[in-house]
Amino acid sequence: MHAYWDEGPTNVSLNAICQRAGVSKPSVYREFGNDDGLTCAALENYAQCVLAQVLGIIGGAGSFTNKVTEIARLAAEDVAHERGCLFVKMRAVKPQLGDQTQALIAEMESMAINAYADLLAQGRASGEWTGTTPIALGAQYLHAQIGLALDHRARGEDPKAVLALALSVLLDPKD
Amino acid sequence: MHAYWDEGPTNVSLNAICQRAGVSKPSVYREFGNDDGLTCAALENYAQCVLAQVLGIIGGAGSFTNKVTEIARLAAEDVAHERGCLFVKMRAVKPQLGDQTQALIAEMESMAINAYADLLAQGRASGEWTGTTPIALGAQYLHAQIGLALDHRARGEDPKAVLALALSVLLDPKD
DNA sequence: CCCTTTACCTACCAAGTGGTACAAATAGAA
DNA sequence: TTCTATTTGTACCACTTGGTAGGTAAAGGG
Repeated sequence: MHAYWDEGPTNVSLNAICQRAGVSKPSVYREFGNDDGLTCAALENYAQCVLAQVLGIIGGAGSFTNKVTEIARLAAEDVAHERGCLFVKMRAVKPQLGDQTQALIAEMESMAINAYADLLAQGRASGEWTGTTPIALGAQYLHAQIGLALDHRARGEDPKAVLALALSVLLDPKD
Repeated sequence: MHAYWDEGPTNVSLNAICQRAGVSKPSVYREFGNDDGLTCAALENYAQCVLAQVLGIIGGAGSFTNKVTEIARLAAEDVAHERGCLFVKMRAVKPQLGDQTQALIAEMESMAINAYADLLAQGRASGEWTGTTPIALGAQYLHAQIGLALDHRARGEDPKAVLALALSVLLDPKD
């Protein structure tokens, strides 16, 4: 996972991973089947380690605005995403990856969109979110902007100001 | 250029390009020096073919709102970017590319940011743009959102609604 | 103690990578 | 026509890729 995360999913060879992990190549094949299985397992592990945080925030306690702010902080400032987000990086090179991994990416994507839709639905139900944007579009928008921020961080930029501006369209409705 | 554009900059080998172009490998090396030189030349050609359009819109006649809308339309709907933007694709895999190409990407990036800053300065000067966002941030924001839309198109999605929502924060100031 | 089963790794494979030495073809001039 | 200068392509190089065959070590049961 760290190899894929640091170097980028397509910049890491199986040979390099074996060397880095101090494991022989046949061992990797026994455990994961092939290249695709290993990548898939790394992404699954990432999901459990990191993406679960986002779902935790959405499902947990706190006001709508706090939740959105907290997710934005996580993406734009938290040290865990200093080198970007493995999911975003994998999605960026999706066509180059194996079938299993592509399917997992698609699944994670719809999970994320659903989570964001939940968040917006919560906000609208509680009256905290007074925006008139359709929930489906808002969820797509949130997902895109968070991904954009993570992309910027992976490139070494600071996405804070741009993300804040992007989210203001949801948080500070003009009408 | 088309090979890089269609397949993705890192999915194309020199051998494949030679075959596609009906040219021998030594000819390519004689003309472009190496891999890096070829990639660089392709990106330069792309800039002249396609990115010049954006500069043309900004430098040309028309109202501020029209220019922004036209650029958004170019990115989100124009058939020229049906498979995304070669510049955006190259930037996404920048660390994998050669030194020349990386330098060219950086140069093009700052040119784009400057162009967007010009556009915003025009709008503010003419009174058409009443937003209070600092011009530097606004330019960064525009660049990011246009890039995001092109990324979405490369993935086969329709970025129109998200882009419109993102740009509304610039075009429809709430105060 | 031996024997079987399981886990493991060295050493290899074919295919493809960027890159080049050198011969063959071509063009131009006499 | 013949000789030269230039262009172009065949055939190779070393290296890396994902993937595997087959031998080796270790563990468990009788």
